[in-house]
Amino acid sequence: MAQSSPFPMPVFAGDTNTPVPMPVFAGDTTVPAPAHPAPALAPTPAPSTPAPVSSTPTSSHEPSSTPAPAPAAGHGPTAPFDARALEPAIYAILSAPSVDLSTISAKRVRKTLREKDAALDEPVRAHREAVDAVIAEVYGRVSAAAAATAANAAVAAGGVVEKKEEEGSEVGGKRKRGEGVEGEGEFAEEDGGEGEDGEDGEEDAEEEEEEKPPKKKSHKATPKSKLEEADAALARQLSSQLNARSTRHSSSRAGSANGGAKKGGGAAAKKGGRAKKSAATVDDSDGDGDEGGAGAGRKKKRKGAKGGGAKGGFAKEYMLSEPLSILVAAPKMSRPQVVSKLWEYIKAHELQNASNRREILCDATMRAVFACDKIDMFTMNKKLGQHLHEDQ
DNA sequence: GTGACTTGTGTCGTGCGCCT
DNA sequence: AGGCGCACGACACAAGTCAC
Repeated sequence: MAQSSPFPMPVFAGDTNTPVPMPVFAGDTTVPAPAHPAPALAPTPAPSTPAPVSSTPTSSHEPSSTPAPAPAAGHGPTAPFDARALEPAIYAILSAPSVDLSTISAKRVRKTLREKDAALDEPVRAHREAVDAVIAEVYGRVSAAAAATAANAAVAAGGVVEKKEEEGSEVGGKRKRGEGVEGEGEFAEEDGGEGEDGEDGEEDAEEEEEEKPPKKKSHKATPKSKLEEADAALARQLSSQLNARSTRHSSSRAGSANGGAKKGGGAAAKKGGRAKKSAATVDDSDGDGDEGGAGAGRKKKRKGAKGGGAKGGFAKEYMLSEPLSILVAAPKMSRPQVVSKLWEYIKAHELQNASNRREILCDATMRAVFACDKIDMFTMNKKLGQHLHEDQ
């Protein structure tokens, strides 16, 4: 799991004005000083043969820093294709903050290459294997550097991470694994690694755009302490990153190789569940049609699903512990019902503390349940869980 | 009207592998 | 190469109550 930790980016972050030892390509006359802050491990410098870099950026997408390798353009259609010439571009792709080394694939890199420069489309297709080889090589270097950098980053992490925390939580908190995974690199990116030189401006903008829309926080949560939210979000992110990396890898591989169903149910069970969901989704989109706001739509679905009869969430009934069942006079109830009964009991016996009505003074019966003389109403809710057991 | 507190489930988003 | 299916994490929401 060397890749589990991130990119060489942290180097950028603190090192934005470090001269970039990017290879300068012959014929690369217009490309300005390589703006891309090359990480410690710059791509193995210049291919022996001058990189066939197009002197004119092929697209606005093209990061000025990555010497747009355009073999076709540089060498002409007949020139022999030199996959090595793509190294800088590949390096740029692999070391991009938005790239997760643990999940990136050669296929994606090739795709990105072609997207970035249409001129590469043909050569990359035609020389896929050669390109893959170069990708693999570059990947090795990048991931090795990432691993090495990770150590340093971890040390300096304290402050940096905190900063990232803030930014991350601002962006919206969480959602999307992509974001979570990328998160590790984000701070570097935002810190100016790329932002400074303006390269990738368009891409950055796109990323931001992508991040905004999906965000949609619960109205409930908003008012909460933002700090807490941020902390929680970060915690989730971190844990998910860890989980995602480990599970995703093992599962996807196991899935293909062994058909290993991680979730335990087995393929059939999974399929069943999956199909169910798909159907629901389809139904919904078909039925409601509009679906302007995901939130509203979701709510609708929710209700519909619930109406279906399935007892989940709060509607789920639990077996009550003995003392609690005595207290509420029932052996089995849903959580809300228990809460209701509890309050019924509390009021009937006037167990609320007069000076602090949030506090409940336990009588013998309640003491048997909560094991204390007085208890806060919220704590009561917490402890309630200890007395609810799976039905069966 | 809102916050606090609980947990299970449905839905969504994302990415990979397989298949055509 | 592109499309599709699957797996999985994250999120939103559901009921009940009281205090503020």
